[in-house]
Amino acid sequence: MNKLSKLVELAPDDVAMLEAVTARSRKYAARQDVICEGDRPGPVFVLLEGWACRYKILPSGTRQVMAFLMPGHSCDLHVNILAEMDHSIQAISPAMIATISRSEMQEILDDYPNIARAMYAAQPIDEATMRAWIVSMGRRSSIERAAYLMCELYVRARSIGLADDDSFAFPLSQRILADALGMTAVHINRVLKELQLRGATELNRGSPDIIDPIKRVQIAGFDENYLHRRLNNTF
Amino acid sequence: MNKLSKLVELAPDDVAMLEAVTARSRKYAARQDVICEGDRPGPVFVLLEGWACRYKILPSGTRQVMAFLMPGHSCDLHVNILAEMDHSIQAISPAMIATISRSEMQEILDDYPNIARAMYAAQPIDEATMRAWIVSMGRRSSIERAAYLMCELYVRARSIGLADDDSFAFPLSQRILADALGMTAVHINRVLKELQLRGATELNRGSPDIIDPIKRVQIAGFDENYLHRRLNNTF
DNA sequence: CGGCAAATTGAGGTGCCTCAAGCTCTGTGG
DNA sequence: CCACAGAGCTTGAGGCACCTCAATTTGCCG
Repeated sequence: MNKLSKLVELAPDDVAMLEAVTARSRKYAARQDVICEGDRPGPVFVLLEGWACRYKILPSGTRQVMAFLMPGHSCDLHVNILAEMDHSIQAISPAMIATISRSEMQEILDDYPNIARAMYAAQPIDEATMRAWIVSMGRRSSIERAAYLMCELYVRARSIGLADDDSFAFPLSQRILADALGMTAVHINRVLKELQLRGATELNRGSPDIIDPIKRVQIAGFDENYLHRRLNNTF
Repeated sequence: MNKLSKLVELAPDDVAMLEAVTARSRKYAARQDVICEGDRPGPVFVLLEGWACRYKILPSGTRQVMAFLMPGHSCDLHVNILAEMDHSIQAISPAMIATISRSEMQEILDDYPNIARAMYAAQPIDEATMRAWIVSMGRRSSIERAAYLMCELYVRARSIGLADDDSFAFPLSQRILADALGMTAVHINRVLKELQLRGATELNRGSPDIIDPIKRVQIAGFDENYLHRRLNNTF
């Protein structure tokens, strides 16, 4: 949370407030739903630890993941306007999540303009990420798409201190990668093998995985401007 | 604009303000760029008439459309946080677009809370649309995707009074449909033929086209909850 | 050690793409 | 009013990327 809020200068009492709110938090197991499609949106969630994802299951039974959430992300700041959730949110790894009631959140936004600004500042970034995701889904091959997603995740992980220069803990199963990239578990497997062959990534199965420097993965087509802009924390 | 702002009750002086700002506007030809990728974001744009789209061209030369904008939409309320545009915006049909300088916009948002609220209220809807778009791209067949997009556009057109109960002016060429749906112009053509065969849509080429009632297109897989919620203007 | 989820691997099919023509409008200038 | 150009739409044939089905292996956990 503090990490994300580097978007804006925070005063000491802003930080104090954040820490206070954040103290009340709950643990979620990997693969546990935080909120389900159809639920009436309740409080605002803030991810403190672990990864989560937004996903939707179609009538056909297939699943599509539309976003990965990392520590510092808050969910549905204002989704309350919609009558009910049009998708679900699920913890990927064991996660710690703070809960803030809607009224409380409103007070915070009113009384702490810095925090409000930071939260609104986070939004266009999420939107840009979604637009990039759409571009990937529409116009990139499966291998490019996979490499691109890894770059995206690497950059984000790094911006909140979860990644070194040349590797980072990658908690995504092939299954969830496939659901995020719009392909089959079978196929993502072959794609990963190919990426490994080309020396772009190095994944170790099962347990948390390692990915090589972005430079290599770039080969597979990450928008460098976008990347640099974000690594230089214009972000 | 007034149309979109049915999200929130507007007082008479809100409306007056909108009309004043809106008076200064400029005409764009079909296919003309409003702002290009790489540009430094300037003023805020508000679409008054006609359709526009956000798109991005990849190194490979293919294009992906990621959003359609309809009258009432404002572009990049706060993209200014990003250093430069990561995509372009282009008029699809001849369009009328108002321009509001960033400082002016800030004043409006500060002084007219109703308007500010309406603008922020519009955002989660756009986000939901993008999420739905991602789901389509990832997990729907080309024919479902096409039908889904048409439903989406129909609902939106209708919500701003641009569509009847059973038809609406559809200004999208097959080319742009293909770019939006992540497929080939050749293939969208065959898909449209198939939709026609199945009685789901009826398109007349070239000039503005007609689409049959959603009920039929639903056959191809539109989320009914989502639909109803929006038709019953929970939207 | 047994049970389960995830990862792998193979074989066969298909949806969508590519390439390549030909067609149909609309607009423009002679 | 006609010819011509250009953009968009159609149609066909062949190929590849990714899917489906199905089985096996691997690693994790109680």
